[in-house]
Amino acid sequence: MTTFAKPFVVSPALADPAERAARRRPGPTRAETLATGLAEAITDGRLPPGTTLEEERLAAAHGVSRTPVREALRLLAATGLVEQRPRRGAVVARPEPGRLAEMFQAMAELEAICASLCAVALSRADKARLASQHATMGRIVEDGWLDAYRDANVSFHEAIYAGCGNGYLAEMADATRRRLAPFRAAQLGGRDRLAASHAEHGAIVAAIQAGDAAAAAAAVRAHLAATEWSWGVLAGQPPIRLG
Amino acid sequence: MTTFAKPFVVSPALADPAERAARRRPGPTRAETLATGLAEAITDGRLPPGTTLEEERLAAAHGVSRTPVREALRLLAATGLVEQRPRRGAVVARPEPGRLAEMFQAMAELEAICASLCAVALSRADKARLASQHATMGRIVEDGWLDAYRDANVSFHEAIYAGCGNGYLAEMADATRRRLAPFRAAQLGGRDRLAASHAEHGAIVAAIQAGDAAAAAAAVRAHLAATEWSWGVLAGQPPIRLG
DNA sequence: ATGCGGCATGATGTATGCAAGGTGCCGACC
DNA sequence: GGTCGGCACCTTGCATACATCATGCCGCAT
Repeated sequence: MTTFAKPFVVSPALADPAERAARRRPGPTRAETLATGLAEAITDGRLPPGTTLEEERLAAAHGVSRTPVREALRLLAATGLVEQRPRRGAVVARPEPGRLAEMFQAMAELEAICASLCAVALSRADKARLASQHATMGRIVEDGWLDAYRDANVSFHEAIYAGCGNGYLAEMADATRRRLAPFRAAQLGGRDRLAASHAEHGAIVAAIQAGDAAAAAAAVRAHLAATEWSWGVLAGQPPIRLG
Repeated sequence: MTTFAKPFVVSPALADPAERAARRRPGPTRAETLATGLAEAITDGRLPPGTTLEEERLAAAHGVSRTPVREALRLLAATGLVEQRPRRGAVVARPEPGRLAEMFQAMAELEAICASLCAVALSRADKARLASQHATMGRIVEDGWLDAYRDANVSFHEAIYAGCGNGYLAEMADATRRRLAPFRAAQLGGRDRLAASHAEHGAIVAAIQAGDAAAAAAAVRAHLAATEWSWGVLAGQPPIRLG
């Protein structure tokens, strides 16, 4: 767990102006706007898993035609946040329990890799930044401020993703976390769990600061194994209609 | 590298008839057919990276209207195989070299995890099956049959993905491999590389059969580190028009 | 009463038309 | 001669209309 395929650079970066221009991204289309909005609504819990997403209704609600709605749904379907059954419409994804378990395990492994890479790749300054972020969360725990901790928690984990120095890996981890978000909304329930979570974060940070990749991976697995129990109860809820 | 978040089951599987019916997937739509066809063409190398994909041309070529073409392109864009620039059309994805390196590293790590899981999760019978698959490839190497080895190689790696017992992880690994396929088309060039590849596979199989997760992961990383040099040459090729 | 088959309904899948934005070319100006 | 500005063409984005299929109800036969 200490050696990785090195992230070397293969050929000179394509930096000529034509290439730059060709990669420029003009303003987002309605479909993309819709997709990001719906994605947020799903991860936030405003659109619970199982909610049916009727094209016409969504189109009317957002003042557009069905075409961009369809494209947004396609986009989200490919992301995994919604499930499209041909000719039977789309619903907010509600993976079977077994698949949820797989996703959770995958997230743990992805995050373990990211933490390992952080341990060996992060600069001293960045490690210090991570530690200070962790310290801030400690103060939030002392205040018992649940909502703030939830947000800070996401930031903390995203910092680990981003810090691994591999954007592709970070995106996969982040996507997985987002797909699991609807099923974790009710967690971090008790104050003791809050403190425990923070302590586990501490172990991760310590391992990263020490540059110990294996310990970082183990700490991440322990952390996620400790939280996994809490989302199972939501797995079997019935479909809910979009009002 | 020896403990994992366990893939336990959270609640009884949703097996009631209504649920089953609701998850049934009727026949594929034109958009999906197109998407799979284009995806194959891209990974096969028939549509090289940088190829511009004009909607109307594709529509005419496949005898459909622009609408399903657009949806197929959206689907592929979310998969990462094509890149969509709003109002500027779609092209077959041509990641920058740095991103290719990231993807390759990510694939190595994903595959390392899969191999580790194989080592601890695969049944004795399945391990034997994997070994026999490997033995078959040995015969192909002796014959120097390049094309057959290429196909068998894909099957071998997919067997490792599938064998890890985590479908989600397997899908991510497979998707990453497919996205990298266009940039690896010209590899496995020499006969010596063929034999070396087979030997590296042997190390992986041996570690899996021994149940040694750490060794399996290391063997996978070594294998992929040995092949990575060969695809860089394709990274900087210019855009190609679809004829 | 129960099961089955046909039909109405309403959704999605597809095609087409229109409008807006981008690209490339050409000419004028410096 | 080089560069900037305007224009025409082409492609994409979006809206609308039609075709197709899943679903649920209702009536009929058993």
